[in-house]
Amino acid sequence: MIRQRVLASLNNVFVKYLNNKGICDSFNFVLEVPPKNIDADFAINAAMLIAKKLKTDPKIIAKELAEIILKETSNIIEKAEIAGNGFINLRVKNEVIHKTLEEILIKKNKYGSMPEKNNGKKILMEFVSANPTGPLHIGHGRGAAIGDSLARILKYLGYDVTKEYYLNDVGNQVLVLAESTKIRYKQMTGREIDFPVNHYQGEYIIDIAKRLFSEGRDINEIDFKYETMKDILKTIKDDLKGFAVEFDNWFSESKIVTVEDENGETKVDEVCGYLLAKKEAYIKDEALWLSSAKFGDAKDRVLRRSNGKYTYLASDAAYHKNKFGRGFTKLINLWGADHHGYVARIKACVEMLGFNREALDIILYQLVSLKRNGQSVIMSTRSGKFITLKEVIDEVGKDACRFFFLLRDSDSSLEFDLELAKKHSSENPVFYIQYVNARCNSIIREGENRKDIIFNIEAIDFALLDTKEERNLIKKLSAFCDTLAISEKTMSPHHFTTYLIELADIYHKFYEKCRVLTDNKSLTSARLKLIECVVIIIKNGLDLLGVSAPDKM
RNA sequence: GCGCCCAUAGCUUAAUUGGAUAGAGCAUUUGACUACGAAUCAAAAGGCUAGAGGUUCAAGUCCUCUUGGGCGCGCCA
Repeated sequence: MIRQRVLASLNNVFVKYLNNKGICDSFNFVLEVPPKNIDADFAINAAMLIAKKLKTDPKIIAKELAEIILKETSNIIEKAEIAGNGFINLRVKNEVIHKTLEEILIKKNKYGSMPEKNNGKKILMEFVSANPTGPLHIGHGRGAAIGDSLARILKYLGYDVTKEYYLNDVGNQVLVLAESTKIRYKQMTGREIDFPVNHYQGEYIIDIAKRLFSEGRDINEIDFKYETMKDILKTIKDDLKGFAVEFDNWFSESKIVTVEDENGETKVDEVCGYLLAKKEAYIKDEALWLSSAKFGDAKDRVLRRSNGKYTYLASDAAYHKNKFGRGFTKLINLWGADHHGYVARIKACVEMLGFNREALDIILYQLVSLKRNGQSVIMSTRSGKFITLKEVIDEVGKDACRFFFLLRDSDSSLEFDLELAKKHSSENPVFYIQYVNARCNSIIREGENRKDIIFNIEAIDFALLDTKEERNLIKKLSAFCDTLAISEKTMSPHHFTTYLIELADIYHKFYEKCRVLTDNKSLTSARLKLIECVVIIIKNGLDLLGVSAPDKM
């Protein structure tokens, strides 16, 4: 938490300085990492920001600030130098750097977590929510990886996160699905029936029909909808489990659409009635329209068709009302970018139902395209031509697969080249990181054979860790907290993949330069503690990504 | 036609959300295993951040336009 500590102390200094100048504005000072050739830990841009406000020369401000910083924060900062352009380069005292190690050793797998900061604020994270009409494909895999990792990060930061899968188990698609199984079943009994092109062509439908056929029940007694959904749901749950993703809650759309209360009303009836009564919806051409255009949508939308049937939007409105009704103060929806046109209307719904639209956060991730033998594969559930998540996991492994999905910012589209993923499986960055963990543990095992090692943290002389490599490594360990902060701010877990790769890189540099097990008892003990910290941070980081960290490889 | 997203080294990409000389990995070239794991390290080479304007002390990042790509525009879900 080096950065946080420095920033907090500097803030006090700057506020005091500004008050003396008669300014009460607050500034967002940025602690930058200086360029490589400058021997400093941080660079701060305060002088430029203040100079702009005062309309004076930043160098004069910088000079004054540097003097005050040295005087007021001498317990933390030992050097404050002015760069030509107005940056102030800061060097942090070694004691502050070394303090990080004690914090990590004490807090272990809770290092950087701040339960008091967010105080159990209730978040509902809805993701994957793939239609239960077939197995998950790799696009769902990306959503699953991002959603699950983000949930882990937010939990780490003290939020009370519930992971939910919204199950679209009503509507025409489910009927077609049941019909698909039934036709396959009939074909199995030897009847000559053509399989309709608009039905689900996938192999998995045949498997379900096979199972039903082998049970030898009468065709009229079989509930094809129930049986098909049961098998597909099991497949989905198993696939997710193999991907280290487990949901807290599976929310069925039928609860909203078909379950009636004592007055014979469903939740959708209720919500639409409410909107109509509040004049947020109106009847036109016998259909019920939502006045969503007034709330940021491109146009008004139909909630109930003239044939009396509700649209998907109506049930989704009811679903979101239900979410808020369960006490969640923040809703996060993770959608594939092909649903982006839907964002404005659901936000409008939320606002019209009397909730804060900012409380609904919709994260879009760009689609995954697939390449096989240099050619793009077009995916469609109904045609049955898609690469399933399970296939990819079986090919490249769970850890590499999750890491791969999390390498990129969700705003960028991801091309998944199967050959490349397979070919590079042994060179994948995830192995590079796991290797650090294995190496460290190997040294720790070796160290356990020695009788002279100091274990008590208070008795360790961390000041002995004074090489450039050690200092850089400790600073990087501390940056775990910065990575948490930026991940929370941007609602994106991909910063951790980058962070861990950089950490592994810095560790290897340390490893080459500094031997851990030496004749020097004090130094050996201190360095053993240092790599113990590396193990803790690597494990914490990989755990947030849902990637395992084996002690031996 | 309208809307959303993207464009960074040969390839895959990062950049603490507006900060200093844009970082990595793969591939290429060169060097390093008789001490803790060579799945590693050291070094070289590779960039007008698609293009043109603008805002700013400061732009890969913000604004406008252009080009190229992905996606979406139903009383479907």
